[in-house]
Amino acid sequence: MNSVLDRDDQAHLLRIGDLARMTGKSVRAIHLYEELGLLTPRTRSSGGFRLFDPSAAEQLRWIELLHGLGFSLQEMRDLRRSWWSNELGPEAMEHLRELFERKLEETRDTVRRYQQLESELEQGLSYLQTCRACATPAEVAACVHCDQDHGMTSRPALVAGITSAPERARRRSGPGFVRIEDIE
Amino acid sequence: MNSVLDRDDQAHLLRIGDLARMTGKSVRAIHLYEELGLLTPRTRSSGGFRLFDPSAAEQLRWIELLHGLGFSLQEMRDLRRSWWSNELGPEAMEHLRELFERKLEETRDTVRRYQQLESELEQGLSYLQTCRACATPAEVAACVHCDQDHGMTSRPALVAGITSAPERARRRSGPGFVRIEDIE
DNA sequence: TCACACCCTTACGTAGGCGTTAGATTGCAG
DNA sequence: CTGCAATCTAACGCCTACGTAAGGGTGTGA
Repeated sequence: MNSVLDRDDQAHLLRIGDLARMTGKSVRAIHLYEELGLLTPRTRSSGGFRLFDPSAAEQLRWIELLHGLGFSLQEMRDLRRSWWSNELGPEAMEHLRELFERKLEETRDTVRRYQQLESELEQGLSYLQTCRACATPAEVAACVHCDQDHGMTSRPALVAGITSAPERARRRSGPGFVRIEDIE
Repeated sequence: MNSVLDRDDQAHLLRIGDLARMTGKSVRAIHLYEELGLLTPRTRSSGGFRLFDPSAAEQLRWIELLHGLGFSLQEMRDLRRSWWSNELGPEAMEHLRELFERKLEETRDTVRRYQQLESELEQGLSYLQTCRACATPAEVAACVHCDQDHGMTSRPALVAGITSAPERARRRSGPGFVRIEDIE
């Protein structure tokens, strides 16, 4: 029952709670975005209430977008700052272009990394799949201690880390030792 | 059964600093992993120095891998715990399988999201590219306030969010520009 | 005019993953 | 034996993106 401030031009402005409900953000979050300069209320009511114009919702969605894509609020602020800072013309854009290009490379890297992890996971699953088919040897008592290689050359990295023994239950590691001097 | 150390064995064990250098982790990080039960030194020197066997490096790489997958250290610990806790056989594995499958989906999602970012960035760059070709209108003073659409239907989302005005420098609805004096 | 939801500012809390002293040993080369 | 780097434990610091009061005004339908 608020937000109907039909006084002259304030009619179409939103209070922070309205904005919050519209965007699914919390009031606190919006405050924070403002502190960081990502969003500014168009004005305040005489009593000090923030009044936003509706485009603020789009701005919030932009923030959400970038946040979902791994930008920090700081980065967003820097982005905007660099754009608005100096009254440079084409240079501001050049700056932005460079930033975008860096981010693009980073992003491509990230994609590659995640694709690799995808494949790690697939290998892990495929390994565990072979375990399923394994006739559980009662003598060994549990898959957990299974020594079979199930036809795979070795345990995939993901599985190996989990099954590497904790505490002092470590199994004697296979061949060879390494000297400290040999490593570097 | 296994595991009683003779003196010679200690020659092949690593001190924490060696391990750190090998893996690029900090000493502090390794301490932390130990606190969380993700890694255990095989033994200690008589003076209390941690002595790891070289496979610890693999374990550290595993941690790194999962970290990159978005696992928290807690989750890793839980993973290992659930694996070693009950001597359940196939069930432990089933559990793990499910976990991997969930993570796999998540990862594919992540890949998609980043690919979307990639394309957003490309669009942004392409938009800014058109700016480059723009004969800078001297009257407007700066690209920053440029109103041209440069042949694109609209500003890409990334650019739009950045260029939406900060502070009280917002543009009025409709066409028109902002004076530099109005900014700041 | 009152009730009552909203909103204001200020400021401390949280969780994850370490960084960073700090003061006290330990290990090893010389 | 000395010296110096490496380690030890313990504990506080930091950053992010808010959550969550606390204490006190604001807006407005009844």
